[in-house]
Amino acid sequence: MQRSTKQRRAIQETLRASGRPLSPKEIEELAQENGEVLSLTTVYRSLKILVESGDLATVELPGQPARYEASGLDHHHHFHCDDCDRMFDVPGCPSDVHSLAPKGFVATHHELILKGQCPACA
Amino acid sequence: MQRSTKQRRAIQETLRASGRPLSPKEIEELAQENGEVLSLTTVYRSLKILVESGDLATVELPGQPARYEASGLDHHHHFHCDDCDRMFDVPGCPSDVHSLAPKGFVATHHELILKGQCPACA
DNA sequence: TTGCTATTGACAACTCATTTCCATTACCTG
DNA sequence: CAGGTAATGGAAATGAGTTGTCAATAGCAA
Repeated sequence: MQRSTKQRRAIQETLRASGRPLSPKEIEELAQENGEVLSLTTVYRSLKILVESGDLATVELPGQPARYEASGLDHHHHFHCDDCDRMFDVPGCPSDVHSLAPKGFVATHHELILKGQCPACA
Repeated sequence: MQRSTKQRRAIQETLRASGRPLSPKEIEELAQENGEVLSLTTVYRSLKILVESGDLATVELPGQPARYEASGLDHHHHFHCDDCDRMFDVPGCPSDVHSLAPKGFVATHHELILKGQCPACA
């Protein structure tokens, strides 16, 4: 059976507090800045369990390590800051996306990533 | 100075003939099926040179190796087939994309990837 | 054709994210 | 509190993509 450990609580709290998708390394660093004791190994192990149990969702970005965020959010997209490399949530979705698919293609889902500068870097 | 070799011509011709973004491995396999002698090492080396010289553009997909296509095409997006794992070009672009960026964010570009089944797999 | 040198190919080596190992630690139930 | 065992941490291993090495090959200018 699953136990509630300091480390696992730190991971979930770090994600909750940041309000944006975090990579394993970001989670480790943010938690440690917060005084938590936590190894990268543990972050990976816990993320895997939390994704499998449906608590977290994976957010992928080309050429980058995966990020993680709470699952069950409304359909949304992501913003990647080219300067600080952080990722943010973007609510909403262009209405006519799937109609772009050429004849013969069946679009069932999609990914949209905006890029540029976040408020802190702009 | 740069030389025109059988291998380099085969790579460009393979890309041109396929009409869709190809990964290094796809290029190697398609060229070899076509009777060309070509190693994966050479594909990587040539792609690097062709991208640096501006002849090719890189197309990235989360969790996947990069694909390459001719540069200088009109602004467009991509379709990834979940079944055969191939990538295709999608002309057009939702008009209001950058307006999705929350206040304070400066969106300078974006990536849109449709997913589902290609005509051959649907 | 000859000679110079860019290019190739096979394989080793590297990178980087992620996973495994295993001895130690710390939840938690009784 | 004590015992059983899930969880942790650090190092080593993995795996996939990509790059480096170097001897052999092949464009290309003379």
